[in-house]
Amino acid sequence: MAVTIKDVAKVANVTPSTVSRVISNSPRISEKTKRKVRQAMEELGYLPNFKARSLANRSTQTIGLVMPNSTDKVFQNPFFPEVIRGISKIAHSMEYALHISTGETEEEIYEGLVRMVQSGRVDGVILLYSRINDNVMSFLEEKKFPYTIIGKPYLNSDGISHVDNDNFSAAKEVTKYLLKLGHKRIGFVAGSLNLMVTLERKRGYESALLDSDITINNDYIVHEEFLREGGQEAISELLSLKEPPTSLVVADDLMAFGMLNTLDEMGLRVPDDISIISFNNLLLSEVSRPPLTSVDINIYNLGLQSAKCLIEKIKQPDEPAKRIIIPYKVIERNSCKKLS
Amino acid sequence: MAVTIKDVAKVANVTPSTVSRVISNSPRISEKTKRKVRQAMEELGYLPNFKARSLANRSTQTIGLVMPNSTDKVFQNPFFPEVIRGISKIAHSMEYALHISTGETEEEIYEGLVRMVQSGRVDGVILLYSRINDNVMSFLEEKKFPYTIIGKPYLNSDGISHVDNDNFSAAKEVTKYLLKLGHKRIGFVAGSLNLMVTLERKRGYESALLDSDITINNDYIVHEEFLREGGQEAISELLSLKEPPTSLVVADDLMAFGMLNTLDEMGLRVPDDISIISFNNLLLSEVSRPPLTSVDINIYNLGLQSAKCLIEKIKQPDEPAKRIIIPYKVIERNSCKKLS
DNA sequence: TTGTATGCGTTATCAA
DNA sequence: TTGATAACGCATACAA
Repeated sequence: MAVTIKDVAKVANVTPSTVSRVISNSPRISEKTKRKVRQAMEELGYLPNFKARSLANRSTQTIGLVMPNSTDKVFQNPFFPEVIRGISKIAHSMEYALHISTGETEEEIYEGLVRMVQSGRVDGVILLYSRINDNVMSFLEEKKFPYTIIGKPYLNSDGISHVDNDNFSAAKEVTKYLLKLGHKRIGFVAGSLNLMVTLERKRGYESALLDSDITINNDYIVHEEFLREGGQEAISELLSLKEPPTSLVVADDLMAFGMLNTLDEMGLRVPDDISIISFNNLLLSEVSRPPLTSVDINIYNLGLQSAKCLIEKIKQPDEPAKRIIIPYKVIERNSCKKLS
Repeated sequence: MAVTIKDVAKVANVTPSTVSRVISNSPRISEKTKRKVRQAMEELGYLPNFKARSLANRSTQTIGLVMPNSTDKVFQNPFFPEVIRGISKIAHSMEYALHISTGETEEEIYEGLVRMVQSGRVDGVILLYSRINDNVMSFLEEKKFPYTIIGKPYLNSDGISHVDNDNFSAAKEVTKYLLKLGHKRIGFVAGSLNLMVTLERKRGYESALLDSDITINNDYIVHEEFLREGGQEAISELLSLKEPPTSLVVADDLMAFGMLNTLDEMGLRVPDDISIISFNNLLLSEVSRPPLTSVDINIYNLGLQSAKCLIEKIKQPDEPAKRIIIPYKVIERNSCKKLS
């Protein structure tokens, strides 16, 4: 059996309660006993038992992470390691641990979350995605359980603490960028329409076009998941139009990357035949051919802030919801070209 | 306060102990009371309190995951999401939760692990990497704490439960494959020499050469991390030799992918000017230009088996250590060419 | 088949 | 400034 608070008490010649007070560094204990007790702890290699502690404490010092469907392609996106890196940085410094929950279906994810919350495994939760009609969110909301969301909440975005980029503006900006380069036929390629990111970026794209009095052509908008087979068709279809787009706004580097391949197979060169601009600025966008012009959304910081925000929420549940917008930055590389 | 076992007991008109027995589905409780109790649980939406349960139980039903240095480039490798997907599949089905621990330095990782183990947060641990002289492993070993390792242990590999590929043979096989295509000047590109994977693959590479009476040329072996700036030089150096290699064994798709870019910049075409074969068979290798011939190491299964193995270990600590070798498979694509 | 009593390792309340 | 004692919510040995 591991060493307990009683053992320490015995060695230090005090009662367990005193040891407990030393652990929490209570000010009403003499420096002398503190030293004595600490030495005993050192000597025995004592570490407080987490289970007992959180039982008495009603706090677990752990944060739950809800990931999207693990069989989904987005799961493979380096976005997640990076955002977790940010979260973990803060968590670590605030002595919180990380508890991860995922599943193969939305049902599984939901049940996983419920168990994790109901059984008191975590003090708060970070949703690593935002989608519409998410029952995970409804549950948290109803339970009034502390949580933060990375992305823009579908509803009631003022009442829910979240960390996000201004994806609308970002998409609008890059679309304008293409317009300025002389492109008029601009396509939009993205993933699931259930995700708020997709919706926001699409809105931005459309808004830029409207501002330039260009009518939105639904043939130019593609929503396939197409890193694999399926999507290639959607893309080749897009490019086989009588008037194919001369440039594309792609909602993710990973997708953009898949496109490069598809385009290559079709004999189209980037940026000579077609320009591409994308999002996230993953390592990938740097080492691809050509290097991609991409919007850096500062993923690491997204994670950092979401953790900070959640921990504050846990400690002060009654504070009003916070919205934190992480600035983005367009990184110009060589995937866009002026239309002559 | 949430609903407890007492509430259920009251509603069902039994004592808490009876409820407890129903929870663990004890055979010595009548079907009738079981029904009665279960209905009460249902009614109240009761879920056992995790902290109390694991305190009384001395088990947490959670698995600790130790990741490598989060600032390291390998962290970005899609290997991790995929292996976690496998782990999580089993964990979920066996009612285990996942606890993740990482850090920015080896020191942090070590301390994180110690706390997680000592404070009793987890029942067992999976190391998601294997490197030489790992104090994390020494600690686990000394504590006789249940753990499994993904990769080959540096020492005492018979005494430590692990799940691995036969990386030696795999590397040997692909090197032979290149030899058979007529290549004699074959380079080897890999990451850190602290990682067992790297060492094993290198051994395989060398063994194949020796079998063909080709002397090992250290100029042909590169160990840089070179997805970013630094490494490109190492590569161009390699290719600027008087007698540059005509083909490369690259220890990871991500690296191979970075190479494609570097090579392109140098005006070298794959596979016409130089052949490349790599490992892991990530999505990436499929959508790169050209698609990469790569060794599928079945990452998902690696995760699956490691979790299975650990849970068995947790339940039967005295069983001898297991070694599980996951078969690999060479996936031929278009990055290798016969030397004419 | 069920109930009673006790313990799991802490923290917190109340005394001293 | 410290000690005794009762929670925290559940599991289990022992009784009945």
